[in-house]
Amino acid sequence: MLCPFRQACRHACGDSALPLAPGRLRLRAGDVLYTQGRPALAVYPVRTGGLKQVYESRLGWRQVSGFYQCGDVCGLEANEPATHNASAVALQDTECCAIPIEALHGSLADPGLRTAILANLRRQANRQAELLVAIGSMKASQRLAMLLLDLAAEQVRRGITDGGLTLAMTRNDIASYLGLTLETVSRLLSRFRSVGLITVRHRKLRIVDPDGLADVHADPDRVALRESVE
Amino acid sequence: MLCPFRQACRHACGDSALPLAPGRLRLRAGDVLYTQGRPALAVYPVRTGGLKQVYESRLGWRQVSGFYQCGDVCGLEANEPATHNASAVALQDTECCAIPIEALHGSLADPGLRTAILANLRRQANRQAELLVAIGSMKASQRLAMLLLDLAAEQVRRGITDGGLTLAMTRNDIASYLGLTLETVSRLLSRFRSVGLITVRHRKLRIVDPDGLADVHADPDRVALRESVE
DNA sequence: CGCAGCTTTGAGTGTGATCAAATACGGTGG
DNA sequence: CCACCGTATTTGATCACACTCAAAGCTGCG
Repeated sequence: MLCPFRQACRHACGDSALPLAPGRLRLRAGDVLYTQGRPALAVYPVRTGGLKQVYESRLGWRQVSGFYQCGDVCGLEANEPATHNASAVALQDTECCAIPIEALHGSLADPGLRTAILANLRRQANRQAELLVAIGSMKASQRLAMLLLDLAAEQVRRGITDGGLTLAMTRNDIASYLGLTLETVSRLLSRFRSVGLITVRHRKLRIVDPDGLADVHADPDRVALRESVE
Repeated sequence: MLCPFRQACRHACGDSALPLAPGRLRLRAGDVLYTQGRPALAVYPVRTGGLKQVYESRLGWRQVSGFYQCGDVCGLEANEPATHNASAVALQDTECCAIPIEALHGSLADPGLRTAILANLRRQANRQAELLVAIGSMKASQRLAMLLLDLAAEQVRRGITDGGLTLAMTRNDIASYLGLTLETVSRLLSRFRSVGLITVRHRKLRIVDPDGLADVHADPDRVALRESVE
């Protein structure tokens, strides 16, 4: 059995983001911000765009383990001795800052920055744990509903509340993240649409019925119920 | 659909381990060392026995997210503001130390202790990531083989190399940890035994063919192959 | 315009969940 | 010491969910 995450990572000329350039970094879709196993030299707050975190296991199985958007800080997953234990790959045109870790140690004195960093760390840890439970014991429809609600909550956190969002990632990325196949994700999105929970067209998605999605997240049979009602 | 992890946690008179007793703590099977959501007051290196880490998601789904044995440090999963984001429950009679976090900050000056703590952190983070990939995209037999190899490696790390190990956790705990059902775990153990990879009797387990297990970890079809060969 | 990658949809299959029952074990009290 | 009970484990039969294989459509880019 091959690794189900089939998408090859396009490494842009080594690590395209030369790590120590001060200030902003500009990435294009597919560019690698940093690579698992390499020394961690900086952390990267995201200004615009989006990235995926990709973990590669000892046996070479790759899986998307997180998504980064504006306001998230990439590179915090590194552990001592300072080595990244996941890679970050841009999903679209992306800009981020680079804060060298020496500078980071100083910045942590600033209470505002510190709480921001810690909040990021906690959010990522919680998401990781929730993801584990989701993949470990929830049905496919529940997992997808969870992701959509998470993405929507992110939007709200940064002030956009109209329920419309643009998926930066492919179906394959979503599938890998949720421990599913891309076909299943595609089918479920269609099903959610057909029962009136969302509208989707390619990467444009709108959550029509957040409460309904929350119901599905809590109990996957709700989708079937809605189907018969509709 | 109910939470598939059906086992109730027996809370021993609140948090039975009064957190600030200096030195050793003594727990019996089922006792709760600390509870998710409560303030993190200390970290707990394990001296003898074993514990499980249990995470409860926002919707109340419980899942075993790790196992602690002698040499592991419980409580490091806490994040600022200092709150445990998982619970720890003893699997058997267990002794551990309690290092209050104020004392911890001092101890980190000691290079030996610091590297020990950091090594623990890294090991736990890696295991978490490997587990995510395993649950997300590996077959049941691969996941179980992975766990058995991990447990065996732990034994080796502490000097016992005869391949015999005692499972402190129930089949249900294993199943929850691997994102399976207890029936599947039981069946797989029987299958592994019938093809000569291991011997099992209740909690006593011996790895007969480590290379064979590694093969199964890499490719689940190997079990079937061995079946026909045998 | 043509190609490559992403997405959708369909049909069939298999793994692991579910439901169910029998057995073995460990602790407790008579 | 033995009988008993609750819990853990094993094993069987059946079924559904999600995977696999396959083909066609859509999109964007060169």
